[in-house]
Amino acid sequence: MARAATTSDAFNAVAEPRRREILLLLAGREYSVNEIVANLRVDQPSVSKHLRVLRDVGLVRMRCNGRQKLYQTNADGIRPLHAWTSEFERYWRHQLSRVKELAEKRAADSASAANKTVNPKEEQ
Amino acid sequence: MARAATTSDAFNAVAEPRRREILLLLAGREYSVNEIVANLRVDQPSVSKHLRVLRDVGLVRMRCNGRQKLYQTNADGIRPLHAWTSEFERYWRHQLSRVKELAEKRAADSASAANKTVNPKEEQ
DNA sequence: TTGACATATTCCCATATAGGCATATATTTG
DNA sequence: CAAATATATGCCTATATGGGAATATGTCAA
Repeated sequence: MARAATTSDAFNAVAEPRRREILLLLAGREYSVNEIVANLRVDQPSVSKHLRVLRDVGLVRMRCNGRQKLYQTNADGIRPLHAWTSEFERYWRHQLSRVKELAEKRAADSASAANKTVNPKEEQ
Repeated sequence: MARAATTSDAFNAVAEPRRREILLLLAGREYSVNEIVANLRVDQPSVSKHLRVLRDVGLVRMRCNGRQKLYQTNADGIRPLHAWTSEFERYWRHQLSRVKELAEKRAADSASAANKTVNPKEEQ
């Protein structure tokens, strides 16, 4: 099987950096396609294609206004990602302290080892 | 150009649902590869490959213990995703109220239109 | 109608998957 | 050493991508 489609969910859609830029830009207010093009300096077809993906997964809303179409981020579509990442919120405190601990330990080790031998490069 | 590699950053790595499962599982404590296999019911080579991706982007730490290798989520690697999604936090309140507003408006419209004509299927 | 403007789609291509399967590489134990 | 255990990697294929260029579709204005 190949990789899941970018349109399969918000996680996949958001993996593309330009789409993240677009979403940030469109978070505050509506933008026409050409305004997006001007702001992000990407060619118009590219923007349209990214918008298509974002629309398919419900991350942007679209509204017609004469010959232009106005897009805006649907922030609600980001909530699942936020919720998922929040699951780890309580862990990074612990890990940070563990990392600090480890750094201190390493510093101590290398200090005491300095007059004995050189530290081998560590795997991970 | 093709899609960015899954190993290019945390966003791409996390786009794969099974990798998200793995990260959640490994968040609390260390697991050996076979324990992951048993818990997630995925074949071992698949798990190893996912772990490889997660290691490459720094989302898991690995430690050797005899013939097994113990993996644990590095929650700190999730923070960029959390930070990015948080940018939209203040918007989804507004949008929610707007959606509610719209739903109410639609309800009212269809109520008044009920004895006139049928609502056409709406684009988006 | 014709032309100008705004946006979307199509075609082509290099690239990277994820899954299934076989196999290689440790590491421990007898 | 050999056998067993634990994990990683290699190979194959169907599938989807993002960028670039060209072009189609849609809408307004004269």
